[in-house]
Amino acid sequence: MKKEVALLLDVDYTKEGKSQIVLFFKAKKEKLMLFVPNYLPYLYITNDENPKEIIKKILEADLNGVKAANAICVEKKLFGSEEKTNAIMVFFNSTKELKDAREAIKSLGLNVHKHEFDIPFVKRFLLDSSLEIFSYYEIEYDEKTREIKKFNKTSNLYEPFEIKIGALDIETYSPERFSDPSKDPIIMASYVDKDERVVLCTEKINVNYATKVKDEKELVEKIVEKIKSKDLDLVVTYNGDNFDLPYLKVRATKLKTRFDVGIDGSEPVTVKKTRESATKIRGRPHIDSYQLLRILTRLGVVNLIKMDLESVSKALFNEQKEKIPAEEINKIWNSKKGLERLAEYNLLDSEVAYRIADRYLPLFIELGKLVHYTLFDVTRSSSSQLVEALLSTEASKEDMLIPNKPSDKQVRERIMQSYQGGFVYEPVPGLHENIAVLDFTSLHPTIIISHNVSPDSLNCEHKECIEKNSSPIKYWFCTKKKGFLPKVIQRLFEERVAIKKSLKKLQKGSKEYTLADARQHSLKIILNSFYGTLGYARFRWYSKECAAAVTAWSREYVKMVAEEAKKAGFQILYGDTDSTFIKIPYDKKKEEVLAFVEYINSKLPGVMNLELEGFYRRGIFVTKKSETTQAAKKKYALISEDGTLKIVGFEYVRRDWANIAKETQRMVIKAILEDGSPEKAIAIVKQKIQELRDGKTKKSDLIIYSQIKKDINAYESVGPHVAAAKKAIMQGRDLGESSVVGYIITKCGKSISDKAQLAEYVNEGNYDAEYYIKNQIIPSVIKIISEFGYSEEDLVAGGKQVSLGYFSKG
DNA sequence: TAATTCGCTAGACCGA
DNA sequence: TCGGTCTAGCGAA
Repeated sequence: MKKEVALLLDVDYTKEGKSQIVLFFKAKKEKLMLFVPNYLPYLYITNDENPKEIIKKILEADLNGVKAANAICVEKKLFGSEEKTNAIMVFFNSTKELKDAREAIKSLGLNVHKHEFDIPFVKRFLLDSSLEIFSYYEIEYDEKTREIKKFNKTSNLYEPFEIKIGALDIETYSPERFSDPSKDPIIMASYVDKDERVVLCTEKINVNYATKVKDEKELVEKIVEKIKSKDLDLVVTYNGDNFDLPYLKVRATKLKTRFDVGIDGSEPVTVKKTRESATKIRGRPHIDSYQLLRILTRLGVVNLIKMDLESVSKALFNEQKEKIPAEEINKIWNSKKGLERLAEYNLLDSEVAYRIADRYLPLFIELGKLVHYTLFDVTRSSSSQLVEALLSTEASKEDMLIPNKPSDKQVRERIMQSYQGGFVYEPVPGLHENIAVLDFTSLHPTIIISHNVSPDSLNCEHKECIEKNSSPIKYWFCTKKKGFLPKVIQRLFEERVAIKKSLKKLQKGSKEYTLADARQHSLKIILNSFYGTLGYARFRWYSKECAAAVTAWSREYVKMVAEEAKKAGFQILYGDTDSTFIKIPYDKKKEEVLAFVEYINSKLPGVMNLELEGFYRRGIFVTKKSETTQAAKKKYALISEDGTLKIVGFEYVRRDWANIAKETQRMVIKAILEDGSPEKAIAIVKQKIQELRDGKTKKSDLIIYSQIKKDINAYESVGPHVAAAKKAIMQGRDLGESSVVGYIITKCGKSISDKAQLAEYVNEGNYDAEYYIKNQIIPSVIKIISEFGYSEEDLVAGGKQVSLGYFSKG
């Protein structure tokens, strides 16, 4: 028996024969692969009859050719019920047997309900054991059988292990449209870690980081050797899930070698997901930085226009990086000219992938700990999965059965049912001075906590709850017993408040700070996801009533703040969901705003809290495009007291507008908010229009980005981005669903769509100046400028080229 | 088997 | 050629 302290790196299970959980630990000297004895896949069944008899029948039954390994009776609560009932745990020897048998249980005619039959084995184990990845455990195991006997979480009072991370990237030859691993070789590969940067190639390349290898086989083997000799803990790629790793594996087989980078000498395994794949390496979690960014984009942590490494490098690290398209890679490879460029490109790909992982891993590790997922799973999951995972763990702790997923029919019915969202106040158009913005901190979570919004506390039978805790719509929530969701959310909320407090005492950039910040960030992400998932049709704890009650309360509270502000002598300028914009009259001081906030807080229940978001010198709201009086919601610009511009909703923040228009708009807003000078703004616009007319505007300022959101042939209405994509596809480009296209409106064609071309096919200077003036610059500024009585003519006057055109034709 | 609703706008599409 | 309607995408919260 051996005892030591080790860090839990990963969890997996054996796929052959009996399913057994495998724990991958990082110990002081080596990696450990340990088996968990006596833990089998299982599901629950409930019914009203005598459990003993059911157990007997289940154990005797032939379930689709499978015999249950065991069945025992336990006590469990059904969700929403307080009392425990008998539930039968039915064990199977393997996950495959469980899958085969679960359908057959129904056909036994026993009138039973199945529960928790679709929880993946590893996730099941993690929520039962409460193990957390990247936590340290005192473990005890048998060195011969490799079975783990004990694990206890340790206190963190010792030097943590260094986690070894390495990133790799390959370049492939593609004489045809796509690279085909069954025939097209890997021509180059790069590897980057904390202290090494290297490019491997069969050709000699004149850069100090390149190493020549004898052939492709050696190239693959060198990569394997890097990963093994360094004994990497994490392997990072950029889209390695779908490309690099599967490609390497196929090439290795082709070349009669093995890409055996798993700690047990296994090759990566690719599992098909709905749309894409995920590739696993045993014992060395594979981090696909592309997947990290996709999740972070969905969560709104980062805002990326395009997801290719060049755009990402610029957006995240402000570093320009050259893009070498596939055709050019082939050219370079055929001619062997420009290999240095290709090497640098290849190296930077690994480097950017590495840096993305380095920056965001702390957050994903904390998320993984919080919801009891492996790093592999947490870096490939959706917000609803994270919430579900967290609630599943909590349910398990309370001996509560996890609700089943809804059927397709239920999902369809749920989708049909919509509910009312937040309240948006129609702004007062025009320029305003002395503005204060108030908003509710974590509005939705705090409503859930303060009003005990939960499916299991909905419409209880107590009369006084109806009186005391009715939402503005017909639902009410129990005041006597805390609901499941509020209980969980409150715990997370309180932990976050405490961490945020402790953060103030820590040094920014220190290890402790990074860790605590990642923890509070992970809590924030989960907290903000609860409300949305309540209304998500596939959610196990779905409750449209709860979602609708939350928003009903939100409307009530935000309107209450506006009413009270009016009473207190402030003018309401705007408000959206959780915010209220008020104008401070000249006879009022800032302190009065703070006093007002305090007054509101004294009236708010529970943990609900209104805060001052900030004071602003000036702000502008504009009327809607097609209106002269009605103001546009979700669009405004503010300038703070230190001169910082805050531009919200305007074209400036939208990727589907050309830079030239966005930049012009920003300058116009700045001229107006900073200097209060519409004249200056007009001069700027005129200048930009002139540049466009003179053909001086750079290509990069003309690109409009838009996403292809469905099958390219499924469009009923073919807009410019679809038209441009279709043309590019005809020319052999690989553009599928979800790719972002950057296009330019050129001089050639009739309709706008005719004129749209993918930016990379357009020459400098080939643009439709009139389009960019009429459809980009003018619409982006006209509404702002018209607030000061100016019109379109004032923008083009002097710039009107009628006379010039007339004479030149002359 | 990708968290919600609210809101703005462009440009295609279609019929007069 | 026009004006109204609809599809589509993106952003705010």
